[in-house]
This record gives sequence, C-alpha cells and structure tokens, in this order.
Amino acid sequence: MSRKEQPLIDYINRIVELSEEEEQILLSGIKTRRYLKGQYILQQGDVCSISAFMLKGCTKTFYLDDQGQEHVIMFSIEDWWTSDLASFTTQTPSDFNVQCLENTEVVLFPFETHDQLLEEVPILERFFRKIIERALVASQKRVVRNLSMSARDRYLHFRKQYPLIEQRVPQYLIASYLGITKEFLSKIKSQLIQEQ
Amino acid sequence: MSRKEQPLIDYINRIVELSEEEEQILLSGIKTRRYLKGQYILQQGDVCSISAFMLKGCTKTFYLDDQGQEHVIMFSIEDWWTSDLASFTTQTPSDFNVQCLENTEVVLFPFETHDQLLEEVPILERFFRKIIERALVASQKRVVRNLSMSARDRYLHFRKQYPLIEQRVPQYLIASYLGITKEFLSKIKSQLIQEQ
DNA sequence: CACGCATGTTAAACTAGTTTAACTTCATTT
DNA sequence: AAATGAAGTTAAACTAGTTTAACATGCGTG
Repeated sequence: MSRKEQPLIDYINRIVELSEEEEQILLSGIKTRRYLKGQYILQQGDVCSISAFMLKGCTKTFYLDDQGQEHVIMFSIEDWWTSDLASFTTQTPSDFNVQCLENTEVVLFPFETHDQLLEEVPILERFFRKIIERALVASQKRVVRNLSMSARDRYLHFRKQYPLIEQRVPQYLIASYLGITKEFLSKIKSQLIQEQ
Repeated sequence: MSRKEQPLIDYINRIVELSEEEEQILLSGIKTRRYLKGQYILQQGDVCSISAFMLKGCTKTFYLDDQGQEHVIMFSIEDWWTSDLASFTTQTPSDFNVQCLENTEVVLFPFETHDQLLEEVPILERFFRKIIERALVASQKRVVRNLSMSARDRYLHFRKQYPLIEQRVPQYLIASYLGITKEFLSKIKSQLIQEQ
C-alpha cells in the first residue's frame, strides 16, 4: 500500500511502534498540503497553527530584525519537521517566517486537534518527547558551535553535516544561516580552494 | 508537610497534576544530593547518568574546546534543571562539565529508573515533554540572539532576563556565556556607565 | 599582617568579519 | 538580441571584538 503519508508513518515507526488502529486515528487527524516555491507556510506575527512534516521540497525559516535584515534560522527538507514551536505551544504571534524555496508538500498537524490526538494515541506523547529531545540536542550543539568555532569552521561543519542542503539552496542563505555575510562566505570558499 | 523535595513537587504540579499516589511513586524513584562549591556534577567524557533539579545553589555548564578554552553554555539556579540531555538520552560520553559555583543541593533522576518511572507515572511523559519544549524554545531564541544581536545587546538582554544570575556569578563567566572576552565585556560596561 | 591568588579594568596593537561598491555570470523575459 | 534581474565574486576601507600585557582590587588563609 502506498499513500502520500507513508514517509511520516515510517518516520514515526522508527521511534515508537504504532498499531494499525493508532495509525488510522493518526491519519484521520492530519492532512497534506502543497505549497509553491515562494509561498509562506508561516508568517511573522501570525500565530502558528500547525506543525508540519516535510514530504517533499525545501523551506527556510527566517527572522526579520528591526533593521529589516533577514536571519536564516533553519532549512528543512524531506523527513524533517518545521514549525515555530514557541508560537505553536503557547499560541502567541510568531517571530519567524517559513517560506518554501521549492515546490513543497507537507503533512500538517493542526493545533486544534493536537491535544486530542495525544489523548487518543498516547504513544505519540513519547514520540513527540523524543523528537523534541533530538531537536533540543541539535539546538544546544548549534549554540556551542556558534560560541566556540570560527566562521570558517562553522562552514566546514555545515558542509559536512548537510551536504544535500548546501547544493540545494543559494549561498547567501547559507551565509545567513552561519551568521556571516555572503561576501565573507565567498572569501572563505576561495581560501579553501586555494589551499587544495 | 515540609520535605526537601517539595520545590520539585510544586514545580511539577504547576505543569501537570500529580495524584498523592503518583507523588509517592515519584519520591521513591529519586534521591537528593549535596555538592560543595567547586565539585563536579558531570565531567566531560563521562556518560551523564542523571538529570538534576536544583533545590539550592548555582552551577555552570561548560565545554572545553581543543585549545583548552572554556565556553559557558548555561548557568543553573534554584528551580532549574541541569543535565546533558544529549549524553543522558543516548548514554554516550558528554561534551560538557557541570560544576558547582556554590554549595548546591539537587534532586537526582537516575537514568536507570527513568524509563520505569515514566511507565509507572505516565503523566510524567507529558511533564517532560513540556519542560523539554520550553528548553528548546529558549535554546532557539538564544541561537537567534547570537545570530542577530551585537555583544552589547546580548549583554543588556542577559542582564534583564537573568538579573539574579548576573549578581551571583563572576563577570568573566558571563562574558564566556555571551561569547565574548572578559576584557570586551568590561569595555561594554564602562561604555554603558558613561552613557548614563 | 602579609602573602598569594582569583577577579576585574584599561589601553594599544591586532584580526575576523562587515560594508560598500563595482563587476561577472547566467537564466528569464521582451 | 537586448534587457532585466537574481546570485556570486573581488577588493578596499572600516569596525566589532580579540590579544597581550600591565596594573588595580579585594579577600581568604598561613
């Protein structure tokens, strides 16, 4: 049996074990949606009403500061989650935008049915705890990298950790993700080439 | 009734509701422990076998890089949690040290009994999900601040957000937490004073 | 009370990363 | 084929933050 949501089911089953029945309840509580390149899944100022699992495509999550400067917080590709957790959990306006860099297809978990879903399928409580744990570990590691590594080393780490993303998104967005200007990233890259 | 663990029980009850019985099961699965100023709760390279709730005192979590430089990741005071989640959840060697800056008393959640405790008191699954959610939100916000704010603004934010910590720990540790040198923090502070 | 040591400050020389601006490349539209 | 515009590069001038070093302060302990 092949359905659109299969990658999500597989993803969940790698972490906890869903029965047939639980799977059905889950499927009845979610929906899939497509976005075109350039469209926003979430906009700064809006309350984040969904948590999204990526089936296909690529998004950037970014923040516009007071001076209108864009700061890329994360990229998401297939099999990743994307949302603004702060806004989603507290139902307050979001600081972030999530915009599609490619045509994108996602599974949406709406906030309204989220608590009910957890009541009906309690094992998902553990599932969400575990994926949030992982996200927290990743975020803490990023804090450490930003505190202790030079821009050059952060770039090398990024290239190694996300080789697929590096080829898929423009360099100036990667520079923003790393916390540097596109000009300086350009310089780093030419230095790395000369060293070879 | 007043027991040492009461602040923990109160903390949990602010997030989920524990029955008398659940409270008893919880209490039987934890223990309290004291550390002297300077002692380590966790050392880099060891597997983190506990998750700790702070009853009293103050700790720093830090990372020593290849050049032996110390990077402060976080401070913890009363009513906070401290642990290395990455090491605790995967039972792999930790990158971090947790050292007491004052005489400290904590409630310890040992890893061995953690899963069993969650089986017996399933509501704790939700509790831990929620506090990890909060920690993730805080960590993401810190990433954003480190990407988008100057050292001066990060310092002002820190002072505002953690006024108690600022007075409790030495300035050079705060500089490290902010990702700058103690000399530069000193300069920022004297600039701020002159502006008054 | 004097010694040692941990903490904090100031200032000069330095460097990693930014800003500004001009130019290249390449894909898309007209 | 020309024109437009988004993405990337290069280089010079600049600035935020580091390094090094010297000095100040306080305070705990022999």
